[in-house]
Amino acid sequence: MKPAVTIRDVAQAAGVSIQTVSNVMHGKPSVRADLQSRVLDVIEQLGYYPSQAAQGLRQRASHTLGFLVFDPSPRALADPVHGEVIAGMCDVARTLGYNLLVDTPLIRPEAPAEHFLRLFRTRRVDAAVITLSGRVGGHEEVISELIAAEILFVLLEREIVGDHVYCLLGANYAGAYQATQAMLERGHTRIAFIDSLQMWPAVDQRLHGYIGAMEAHGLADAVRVVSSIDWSAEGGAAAMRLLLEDGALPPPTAVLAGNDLLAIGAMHTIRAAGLRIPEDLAIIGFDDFEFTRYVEPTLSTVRLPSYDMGRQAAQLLIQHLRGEPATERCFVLPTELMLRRSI
Amino acid sequence: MKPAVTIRDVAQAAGVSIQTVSNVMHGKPSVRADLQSRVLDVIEQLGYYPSQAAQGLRQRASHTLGFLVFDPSPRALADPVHGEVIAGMCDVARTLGYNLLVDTPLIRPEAPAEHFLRLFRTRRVDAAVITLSGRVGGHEEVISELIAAEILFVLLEREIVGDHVYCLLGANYAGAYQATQAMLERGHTRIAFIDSLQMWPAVDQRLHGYIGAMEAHGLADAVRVVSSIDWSAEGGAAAMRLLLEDGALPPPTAVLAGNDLLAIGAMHTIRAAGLRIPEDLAIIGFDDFEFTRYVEPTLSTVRLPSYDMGRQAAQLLIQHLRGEPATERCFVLPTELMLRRSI
DNA sequence: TTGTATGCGTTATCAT
DNA sequence: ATGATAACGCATACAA
Repeated sequence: MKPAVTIRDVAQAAGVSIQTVSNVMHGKPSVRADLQSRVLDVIEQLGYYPSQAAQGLRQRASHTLGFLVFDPSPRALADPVHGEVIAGMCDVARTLGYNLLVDTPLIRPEAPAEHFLRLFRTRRVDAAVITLSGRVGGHEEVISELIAAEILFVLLEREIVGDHVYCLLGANYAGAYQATQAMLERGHTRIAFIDSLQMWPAVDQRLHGYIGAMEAHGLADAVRVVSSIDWSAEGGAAAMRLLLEDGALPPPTAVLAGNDLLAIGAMHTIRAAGLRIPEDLAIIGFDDFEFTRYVEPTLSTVRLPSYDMGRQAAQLLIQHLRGEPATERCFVLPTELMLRRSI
Repeated sequence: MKPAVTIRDVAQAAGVSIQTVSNVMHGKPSVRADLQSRVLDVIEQLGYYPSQAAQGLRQRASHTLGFLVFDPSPRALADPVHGEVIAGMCDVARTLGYNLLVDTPLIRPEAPAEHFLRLFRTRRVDAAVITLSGRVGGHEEVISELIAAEILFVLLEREIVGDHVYCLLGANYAGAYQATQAMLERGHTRIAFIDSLQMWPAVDQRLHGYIGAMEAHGLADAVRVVSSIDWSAEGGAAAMRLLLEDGALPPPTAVLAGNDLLAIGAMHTIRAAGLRIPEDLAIIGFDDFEFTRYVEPTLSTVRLPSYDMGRQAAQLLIQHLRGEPATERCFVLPTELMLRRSI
């Protein structure tokens, strides 16, 4: 790579002092008009771009936002939800003069937050969006260590309080409530919920949203929950089998699944049992995975506002960095019930 | 955020010079053992992490890799293919001491490479992986400007030669060839290819792989290509309709689609026409989108090694930066034929 | 072996 | 209004 053009080169070529170039770059009004245009010309001609490394060193800010996802699975960043968050963050970060650093820190039991802190310390990341998925230990330790380090961050899908901490949640409760209500309105009363043995806070909210809607319609006794062993389609298929083959209870006429993968597995079981969707058994998923639009019948689902989360998270952080912290610390973003043909 | 611990703080607390701390950090052998351990203790205790901003300023290297995707669609980074590349890059970058910056530069006709260069100039990104998707003008200009700027980068899915340029391609030709051959081996002779009016180099290779396989089996005359208006499922459905309702020719017994979205649309048309998959009409897609595993029947497809591409790209760049440039400049990574039930 | 001085590119604080 | 100088945190060449 060619040696970079420095502010000194510009000053020399324009025959002015370094300071004057700096003033021009920052649009200071105290620059003579003729010098101003001369400097501007040289900048254009030489292709001068100020080094953010040097700027950051000076003003103790890297103008970099981090997106840190802890997920034990190897290709976590390829998860579509994370992709949308990244896209959202990237969009607003760029328009506000920030850049986006992504990483997947490890969590070692001896020093849970070490990798997170390293990014803040060595890379001088100004703030970060953090998402902790999976049901592995150490999450709480990481969070408290980060808070203790007085680091500015947004935590996704997990409630938390702290001085430099925001949290952004999808309306998991409301979304599940709304989905359940849509089923109730269609006359269903035997509505089941499929979740997983590996729960995390967001899913717990979904479960309670379902229960809340059932109770609100006087169907507290009809609440029926079955847990898949994991978050796979196979797990959903097995859970659905349990619901259909339960000797004691009649099968449900509608099912809300903890996520779309569970739902798609359940759909296979339903079809394999010779039942029609949605006539015999209606189903709604969660997350709005891409495939929901392409399966047969298309799967209704509750869409999480991941892209908007990314946008709002970045906005919150940058505004805070600029000295305008939001008054609220915790935001719940609305979900969207995507009604397709499975209900 | 708390004020960062500097090398000076460590030196002071340990009662040694700054230089000694630096030597300890870099594992220089010329440090007295007792000082070494004392410094190490203080570093641990104070939680000292060297600032990469300062290091980079000094040694003219940011230890940062960029992933720059130009894509006119708004949420390009959420594309699963890009997600996999990011995941791959991130994995090897971290193990080699680098970090990953992602961005979606704009291409303005007046200054096509401006946003790309800005990242190299202001952020001092050491090298980047670049992918130019969509069929919008300006790609060639961007590439030649980047080459002229003597920037180190890997271009994905596009052939190119240049001094500081690598390119990584999926084996699009071979993949299509192999998929077509799989159909030929099953006795099909009337095999059609669905592509799109918006072509790009990688898809052109797929088309030629199909044609190559047909010719190799003496079926050059049976080559039949129909173009969708875009890369959507709807476009694929319309293209398939054209194939089925063509008065002059009998419908194909097998179809290779330019990507999975086209394939899924075609599948809808096939089913709507009362034909069975794969008995009446076999189909293979391209890209291995997640939904291919969940549609009915599951869709066979040609999987691109996106994750491996990300890994190898990062490795190539970092090795080059370390003064060990690879002898090859262009690499073709093998695709994988995912045989499922649609064939 | 250890400490001192200088420079990386920039901005802020002073004088002019 | 403009120009010189110091400082940001670190590494390197040098001197001790």
